Amino acid sequence: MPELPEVETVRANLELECSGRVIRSVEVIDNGILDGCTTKELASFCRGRTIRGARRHGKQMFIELDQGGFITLHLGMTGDLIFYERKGDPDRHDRVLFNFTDGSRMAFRDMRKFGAIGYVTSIELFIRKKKLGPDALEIGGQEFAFRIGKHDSAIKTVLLDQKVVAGIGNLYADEVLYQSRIHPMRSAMELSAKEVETIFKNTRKVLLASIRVSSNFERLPKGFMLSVRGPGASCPRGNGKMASLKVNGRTTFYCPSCQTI
DNA sequence: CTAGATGTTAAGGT
DNA sequence: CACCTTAACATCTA
Repeated sequence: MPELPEVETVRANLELECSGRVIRSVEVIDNGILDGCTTKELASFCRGRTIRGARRHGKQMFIELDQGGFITLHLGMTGDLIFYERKGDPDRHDRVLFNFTDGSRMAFRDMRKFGAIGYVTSIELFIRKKKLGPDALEIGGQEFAFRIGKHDSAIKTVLLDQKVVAGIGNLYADEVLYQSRIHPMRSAMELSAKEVETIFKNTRKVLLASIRVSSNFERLPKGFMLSVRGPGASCPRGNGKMASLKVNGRTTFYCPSCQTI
């Protein structure tokens, strides 16, 4: 589920479904995903409070409650929010349930349990504590170039570093570099100003395009590689077979013909 | 049975 | 200090 566009879709949906609902109780089925608080603390923080909306910073989500305060939510690799109009048996992978006073509820579902839920009183404090960089869609071109250019490692590694820019994950890093025709192993520091600007523009283009289609890769514009990304894929520009390698320990797909060193 | 999967973080080495 | 690789987390699927 989770890179910036997916989180944005979950956020928007949460806002639609839950704004105005009042939390009656919180059930923590698996406390392994709690981040910095106990079940009791989370439950008493949430009890009786109304959901006002939801915000996002990179892949991190914040559910805004009335009277200040936020539930923090990270989807990890497989996290998602599920809405139940009526109570029923939770799914096997539902880890936390938020029960609302009107009888509906929301589940945090996370098969692999890499997600995290907690609460804070200040988003800024949370971001500082986690050392997250600016959100990939909020940051400006100047700041982007400044931050990227400080690192002497592979451009893909730098794009994936949430402390540099927050929100780009493995799949979108590949797409951004493919759109930019830049090899993932190029040194970030040695890229020209023009190349960095291209990456900046394509970061926006790719993330916004994916948000527009709710991360349904099949519906992405022609020329995107995400819908075919995988072993044996062909370059959407018709330049032959895509190749793969490991960067930063992550599988990386690129077109050796479009993206030269 | 094995390898790998959209994320984050710690640990050890250069 | 900056960077790299590896492992770990937990679970499912190809």
